[in-house]
Parts: sequence; C-alpha cells; structure tokens
Amino acid sequence: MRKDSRLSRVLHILVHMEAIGRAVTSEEMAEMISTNPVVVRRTMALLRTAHYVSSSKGHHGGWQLAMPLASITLLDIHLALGESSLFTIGLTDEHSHCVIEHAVNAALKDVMNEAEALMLQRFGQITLDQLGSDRISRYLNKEQ
Amino acid sequence: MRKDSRLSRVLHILVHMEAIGRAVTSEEMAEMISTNPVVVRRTMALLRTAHYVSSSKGHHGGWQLAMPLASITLLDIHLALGESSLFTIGLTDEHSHCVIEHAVNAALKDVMNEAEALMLQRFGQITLDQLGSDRISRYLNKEQ
DNA sequence: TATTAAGGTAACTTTTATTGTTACATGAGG
DNA sequence: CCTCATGTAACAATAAAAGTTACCTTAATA
Repeated sequence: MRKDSRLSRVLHILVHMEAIGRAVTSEEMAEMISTNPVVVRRTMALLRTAHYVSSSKGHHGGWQLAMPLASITLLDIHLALGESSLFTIGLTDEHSHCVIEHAVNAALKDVMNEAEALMLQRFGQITLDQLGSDRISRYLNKEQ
Repeated sequence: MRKDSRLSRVLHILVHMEAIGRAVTSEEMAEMISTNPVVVRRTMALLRTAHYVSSSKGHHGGWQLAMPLASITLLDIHLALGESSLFTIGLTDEHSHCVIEHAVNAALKDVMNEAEALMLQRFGQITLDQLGSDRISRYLNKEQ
C-alpha cells in the first residue's frame, strides 16, 4: 500500500528552512526531497493556509517560516496536512444490520482510537526545533 | 488511500463460522462480506497456512475452524494476514546522508513504534470468542 | 463411472489515493 | 518589459487491495 510521505518530507524541508535563514524556492525544496516544484507547492500551500509559512512571488521570492520552529509541533503539521486516517486498517460497512460485523468493527475501532490518541499526544510533545542539528544526536544515538 | 479491510472481513467470517457449526463454502462467505469466492479463498488461504482453519474439496466441502475461537486472538489473525505496516505514514529515504532527514524519520519512527506496540498488545488481549453474540452488547453499549 | 460441488490458482482488470508531470496564468522585481 | 517566482488545472504514473474470469484438481454421489 502506498504510504503518505508528506509529513516526513515537509518536516525535512521546514528544518532546512530555518538553517538557511532566507526565502527558499520550491525548486530548492524539490531537490531536498527529490521531487519537483509542483509537488512542493501543493504541500507547502497547506502549511501556508495554517499560517506556519508564507510565500512570495518574483525575484528573491520563495517560502519563509512565519514563526520559530520551537512554536510548531509535529501535531500542528500533521493536522495542517489534512485529515487522513493514520491507519491502513479499514472497517467494512457492508452489512450494517449484522451484529457480528458491528462487534468486530467496534473492537478494531477501540484499538485504533487508543493508538491514535497516543500518536497525537506524542506528536504534540515534539516541537520542530527538536529536530534541528543541535538535538540530532539525541535521536541518532538511541539504541535501535 | 485504499484501506486493507481483510482483517475486519475475515474476523467477521470467523465469528459466523463458529455460529454455523459446519463446513462453510467460499460462496457462502462471499455473501457475508459482499464479495466473490476467489477473494475469500485468497484471504482464507493465509489463515489455513497458519493452521487456524482447514479446507476440504468436493461435496459438503468448505472451510472449518481448526481450533476454538477462544484460543485465537486478533493478533494471531493480524499476523497470519502478513506483515503490512499498520500506518499510512511513510518515511522518505532519499537522502540517507542528510542528518535532518534522519532526525525527522527517527522521531516519526519512535512514535509509530510505540503506537504499534500498543496496538499489537491490545490485539493480543482480544480473543475471537469475545466478538461472539454473547459479548456483543459489551461493545455496542459502549459510549462512543 | 460420469456428474457435480467444492477448493486452488494464475492472469488480468478495476479502484483509489498519492505522487509525478506538463502547461499556462499571475504577480513582483530589476 | 523581461525574468523569476508562485498558483493551479489537468492529466499520467504508481502501487496495493480488491474484483473478475478462466481453468485445473479433488471428492462425494447419483
């Protein structure tokens, strides 16, 4: 199943942006994540709508952070990308009158809801500056 | 993104099987989940490989449970269906030398690993007989 | 023994969402 | 006014599950 890599990609870009410290073009970003500028604009536009970045046209144009990375969490970015389910597990809805189908789906949904709550809580605890170079060793040196 | 509904569907079938108490044909199962017999055989074959069901050809053939539902957990079935990731979030692997990409992926992977461990633990705690008619009210009456 | 009812499986199509691409319009500097 | 940038529509490529068709094998039974 094809994965949604927008979160991973856009976080990568945002951390680079702060390090660069000037407007960054979609073309430059596209090289960072090995794709083309249109794909970049499509995703970055969602972050602009949520006011995490701004864009400007023309010479010396491009994208800029609208606030420091320390005030943005992974949850903020995840939510800005839109409400896609976090899970590959789908629930059937073919026989809504069947009590067995209901019981199965309720059990699966219980587990998914609990896991989703955990993930959103963890995402909310991680700010983007924690992904910057000064804290990288914290992750790289972890066992695993 | 298209969801994998095999777990939901096959659990539905397994609970019905015990209630029926005889060999059930792929055709009958297909009606239960609104699909066709080939799709059923494809998924059920994975459960047969893991010894949760058996199949027989010819007249009065079909599929039968190889053990009571009380000795099968949701985790058992999930594992029998093969190792597909539980999450729709994908990690990029385009610039493996980039420390920022590493830090981003490590942070996301941490969260996903924790959530996956929680889900597998919960799946392991739920046996299929808990989805039978005698316990259905436990799920249907839950607030949610 | 011939027929029928079942699973086994290969090969192909359909579906659906992300991702990739092309093309063109718009706006801001220089 | 020309160039550099974003904005966006329209379409193609990709990938995995699901759906479908076709044909084979095996077992019961008439």
